[in-house]
Amino acid sequence: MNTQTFRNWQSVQEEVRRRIHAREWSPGDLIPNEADLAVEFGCARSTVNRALRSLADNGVLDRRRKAGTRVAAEPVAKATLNIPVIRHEVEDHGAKYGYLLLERSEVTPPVGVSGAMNTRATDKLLHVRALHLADDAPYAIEDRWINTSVVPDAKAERFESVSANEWLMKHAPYTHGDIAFSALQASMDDAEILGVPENSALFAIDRVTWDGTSSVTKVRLSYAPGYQLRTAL
Amino acid sequence: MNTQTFRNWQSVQEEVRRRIHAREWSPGDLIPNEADLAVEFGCARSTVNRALRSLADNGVLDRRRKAGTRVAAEPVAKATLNIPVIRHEVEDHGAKYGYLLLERSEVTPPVGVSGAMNTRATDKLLHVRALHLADDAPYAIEDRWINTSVVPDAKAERFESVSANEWLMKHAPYTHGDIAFSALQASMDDAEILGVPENSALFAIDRVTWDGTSSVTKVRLSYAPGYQLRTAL
DNA sequence: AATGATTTTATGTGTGCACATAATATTCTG
DNA sequence: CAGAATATTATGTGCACACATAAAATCATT
Repeated sequence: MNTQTFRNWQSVQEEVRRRIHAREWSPGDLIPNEADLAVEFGCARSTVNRALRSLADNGVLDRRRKAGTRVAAEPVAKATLNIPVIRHEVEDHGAKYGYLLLERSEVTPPVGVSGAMNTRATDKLLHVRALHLADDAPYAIEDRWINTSVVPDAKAERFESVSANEWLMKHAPYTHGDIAFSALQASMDDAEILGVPENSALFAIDRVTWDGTSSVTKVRLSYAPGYQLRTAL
Repeated sequence: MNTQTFRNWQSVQEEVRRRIHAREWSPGDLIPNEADLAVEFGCARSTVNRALRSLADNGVLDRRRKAGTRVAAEPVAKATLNIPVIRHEVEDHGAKYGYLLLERSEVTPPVGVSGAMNTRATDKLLHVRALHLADDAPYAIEDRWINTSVVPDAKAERFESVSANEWLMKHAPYTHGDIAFSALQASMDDAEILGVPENSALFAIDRVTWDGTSSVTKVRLSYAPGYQLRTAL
């Protein structure tokens, strides 16, 4: 085993990956500590630290102070999804983007919505429904509730030419959110809008965003059949 | 604006986030360079670098050498999903995990499969279908193809008590993969196995993993209705 | 004015060192 | 011997410095 030197953190990372892949270090195994690896690799401990920290971020290693670093027993597959603005998603596919406002109203929402958004059941919210199109074909339905007490400017926006999807990105900062992916059957209404048979399987994304403790908006995007969300692992 | 000092990179990151959130730095804006920020924050440049690099990783900032650092014009929502082993997913929900092998055979796959896995159309692959259960109720159907020329040991495994899902994690290292999420309608067969009406909307995960240039396995997981994949943003 | 060479500049990274922190291991004490 | 106090140890982080690298800006040349 020649003791070649590794000059940068990427090459150290590569070498560690190689050893794990070659089962020189098996899942669950404790690997040498940073100082020892630094000596072996002929580089500074900080360089090893950078490489190992990055691998830990990717779920390849488990690290704990004092306990040491071990190969993740279960390399939980981590997939990082980019959820783009729909217009860009469509345009990136080389299609012409279209937008159609279906409904805009200020109403008291169903309890499911006020519950998820943690607003008072009697509070009115802005409800916006719209259709996104790709090359004039229905692409996705956006069904959105906006908390106007957090985003008062939304009351003045008609959402006739700009989708709430994009408008909110510019006007409503948020601190965190949660997102869920699921499959659901097209309601009669959805089916008609998308021009598909009732009960077609639709891919749906539900998202709620928050600014501190106040919900900003809740949206469900229901995609026309055939949609796939893909990424590398 | 009092010039308080920020001692660690997390607090620097927080401050930068705060400024972006408060629109002191708007999307698209160029922010001061690392050296200037280091002076302003009263810390070393490396500390600022650490904070900004981390924010860039999270898609909050765009950085380019010489060009400088700017607030991401479009904070593409990045969702990191953990795709766990199904058994753990079930057990984490507090349910009893069950497993049932449906089929195991060595056959020449449909061209769609050999195409996706980049194997010769005439090559036989190991085909394994199984049902995962939660509290004795159908949870997900696993339909898998295994490249036995890459994982020869799989030929000796019956997959009667251990799912391919778990067995492969231990025995088949991979270098990369791709994954796609979609909604699909339950086939007659799927519907029967899951005990749901035909054409029910099923959430599906398709994954192909590779070891270098050879495909290791291709799997489709079709989840019983009601399944949601969720994460924070 | 177009083209190519050169300088400048902001980020990227490596090193050596110090100390902080968390978690384990060991010793002390009743 | 149980439980508390203490030492040890591996990772986590900060700092000052240096040099590398990419890309923009400028300058020189035709």
